[in-house]
This record gives sequence, structure tokens and C-alpha cells, in this order.
Amino acid sequence: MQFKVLLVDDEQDILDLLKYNLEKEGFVVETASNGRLAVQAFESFQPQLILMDVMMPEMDGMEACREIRDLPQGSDVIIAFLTARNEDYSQMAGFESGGDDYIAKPIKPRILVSKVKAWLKRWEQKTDHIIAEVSTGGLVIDKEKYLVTNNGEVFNLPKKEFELLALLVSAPGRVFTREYILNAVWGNDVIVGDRTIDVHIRKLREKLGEELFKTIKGVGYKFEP
Amino acid sequence: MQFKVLLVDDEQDILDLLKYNLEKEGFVVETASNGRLAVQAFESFQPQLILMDVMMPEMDGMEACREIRDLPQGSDVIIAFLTARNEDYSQMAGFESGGDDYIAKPIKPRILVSKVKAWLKRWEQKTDHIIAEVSTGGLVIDKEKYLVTNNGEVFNLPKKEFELLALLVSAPGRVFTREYILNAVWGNDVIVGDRTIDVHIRKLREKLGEELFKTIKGVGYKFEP
DNA sequence: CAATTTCGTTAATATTGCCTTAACCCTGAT
DNA sequence: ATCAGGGTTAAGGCAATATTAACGAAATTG
Repeated sequence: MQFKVLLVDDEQDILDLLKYNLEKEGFVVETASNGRLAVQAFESFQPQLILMDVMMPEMDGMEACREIRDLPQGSDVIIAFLTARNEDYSQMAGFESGGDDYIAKPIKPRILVSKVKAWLKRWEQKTDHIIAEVSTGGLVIDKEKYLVTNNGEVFNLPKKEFELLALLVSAPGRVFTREYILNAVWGNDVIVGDRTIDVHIRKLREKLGEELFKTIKGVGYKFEP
Repeated sequence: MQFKVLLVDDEQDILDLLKYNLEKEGFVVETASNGRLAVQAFESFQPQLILMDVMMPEMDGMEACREIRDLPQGSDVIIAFLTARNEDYSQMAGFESGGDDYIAKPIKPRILVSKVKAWLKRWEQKTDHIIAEVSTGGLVIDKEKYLVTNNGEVFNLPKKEFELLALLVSAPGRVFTREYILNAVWGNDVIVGDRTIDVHIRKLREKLGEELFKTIKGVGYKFEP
């Protein structure tokens, strides 16, 4: 898969440096020099990742972020900000209004490349992606923030419970076999007994509602709103 | 509002050029020809923005930057460096000495003006500097003055503690992973052990209240009023 | 510029709470 | 009734986190 990265900064030097390093790694790169152009470039280029300076003339990074997020295709792209370290985190309120992450200036090419790879890897996993929103009951799962909201009530589930829940909710109504669950949540190599799954299901039922998790005897479990 | 800009460079030509272009846009401009004079000019002129060459006789830009930052009124001003193209070293050192941004020489007047406008726009945002006010406990964070007020009690937190707090408070309820925290507070390249975060969390809990900072085992921390 | 204080980090030790399991219970099918 | 598959509960291990103290570095002070 060809990954497309959009770079946005008002300084040509930085654009050149970053572009060179990313293209060397095989990414397809386009650039824009301010927020307004970035929004346009996003629409035509449709990148998976946008790397954007916060401060720019014309339209700053956060403004552009908001506009892109408002576009119909704008919800899937990962937006990361370039910022000076120790810069105002309030400006980074970006993550509330749609920014995913950021990287501190000055940027070391090696660090940049590894972070970009991590971001794109994350993007790849976006089929059972971040937000599973189930209309009946208003259950919302945010993998990035490790948050689960059920009818407005916020839960902080332990890791395994969270992962199990995320798996089941990723395909409501689908039955997951015990074997499949073990592979997905615990990994191929870890060996745990069958009761372990039961216990975790129990905890989820306790916290989120008995009726949401249905047992299919001899097969596995499924989530149903 | 009248915006005041202090230009610092040892070349009169450059001072004249920049001054002309900025005054044309309605900014109030003063100039200084080296770092030492810049510090003096800053104290009397009290500009919102300083545009300063890195390399100058008497006292260079970074030294001047540090001195200005040390002044009581020196934390609010935005300091931007003028640097030669591709001068990586000065960029980095500039950030470390407290510079906010930089602009590359040769300077194009149009670019300059738009950047100055962006900087001053940011300055305006900074001045309603009370950034996070959490109603449920009267926690107020003033990022410019490095002050934290909790129920009327004023704290002067050390840098790292303050930054960690600012990060967590920037999105109450959101869980921040340890990795994310390290990137945000310590930077991409600095390597510190995991216990370091714990210790800082501990200090915040001591000072502001045990219950405000919740641990999500295996994941990270979150702030909750 | 030495003396002193404060900050950031780590090492060492204690503690917590998640994960797992063992033991036992329940249910429905044969 | 027996059995298979799952449910439930509590307890213990153990990895993750908490805590404390101590050290060097930086900042501050006299």
C-alpha cells in the first residue's frame, strides 16, 4: 500500500527536509505552505496522514485541523502537529478538536520517520477502528483515549477487559469463538485457561449491563446492543 | 491595540528594511544593534515581539534571549530568531535558550509581515492566559506565569511538574499513556525511566490532592476534577 | 564563587490491583 | 441422572505502580 503524507509548514526548508526523508522511506509526499492550502491539498490528495505546523500565516494549524475534520472524508485522516516543545498545551487543545498527536521541534529525521511509520501502522488498523458507536444504548469506545462511555457514564476498564470489549463491539452481532478471542486479545503464544474469558465477560457484564453480552453455547460470545 | 516589535540585528540595512515594512502595516517598531542593547530596549520599550538575529557582536541572540527570559516581564514576549538557511544548529540552540520560533534569511517582506501577524495573533491568545479552569475544584492554571491556584491556594510548581499537570488538565478525563506523556513533557529524544513519571505524579498528588490524578494500570494516567 | 537550596532522576523497596486459576455451582441436553 | 459447557467467586501470584530516600546538577543565595 502506498501511503500518502501531507506536509504543512510555511518554511520551505522544513518542507524540503521532511519531504526528502519521508520519500526516501517510500512515502508519497505532498506539501502545502499554509492552512488554507492544506485544506485544499487534503481534498485532492486524500492523504492518510497530515503533519502540520501549528503556527502559520493565512490559517493556522488548528484552524485547518478543524476544517479538515469537518469535511466528509476528514474523519479518518491522522493529524499530527509540529510544535516547539513546552509550547502551550492549550493550543494543543487540538486533541480535543481533532488532533491526534504531535511531534516536538526540532525534528530529528530518524525520529520523524519512526513516528510516521507508527502513525501509519495505526491508520492501517482502522477497520475495527477507534470509535465503535452503538446506537442502541449509546456505547462509545475510544481506543486512543482508553475510554468507554455507556449512556453518558464513563468507565475506565482495565487493559484486558477493554481489549475484549473493543473486539466484541467491533462487530456487533457477530459471534466470536473462544479461540478467536484468545488469539486477538491474549495473542497466539500466551496460554490461558478457558475460564479466564468467562471471568472477563463477567466483569464486562457487571459494569456495562448483563444483557449486552450474549453467550452462544459451544461457539463463543457476541455483543448485541 | 498597538503592537510593538523590537528588531535586533547588527546590519543597519536589514533593520531599515524590516522596520519600513512593519511600520507600513501599522506596527510600532524599535531597533537595537546588538544583544546588550536589545535587553535594555526590551526593558524600556516592552514589546510583544522580538525579532532577533542569532549572530551579533557584543552579545549574541541566544544569550540576549536567555537574559530577557530571566527578566520578570520576560516570559510573555515572543522571541523569534533570524537565521541563515539550513542553519540547523542555531535552530536547535535557539529553542533551548527560550526562543519561540525563527524565520530564515533572506527575508521576504511579505512572508515576514504574515509571520509577524501570526505571532502577534498568538500573543493575543496568550494574554487571556488562564488556560485551564476546572470548575469542580477551582483549579486554575496560568501557563505564562507558571502559577497554579487550587481553591485559592497558590502553588509555584517546578517546570516538569507544571508541564505534566498542564498536559493532564488540558483534557480532563482523557487517559494519557506513559509513552504519550514522555513525548509531550520530556520530548521525543530524551530518555528517562518510567519511575520518573510516577514520582512527578506523586508530587502533584501531594500538592493538589490525591484524588485528582487517577492511575489506569497498564495504560497511563488521567486527571479528573 | 562558595554555600545553600531546589529540581530531576534513579535506585531500592513496598504496595497495589489486574489477571489467572481453582474449586464449585448452574443449566440444559441426552 | 449424568455430563458437557459455561457461570461464579475468591484467593494468590506477579507485574505494574507507589513511595521514599539519596544523589548530582542546576539554580539561587550570601
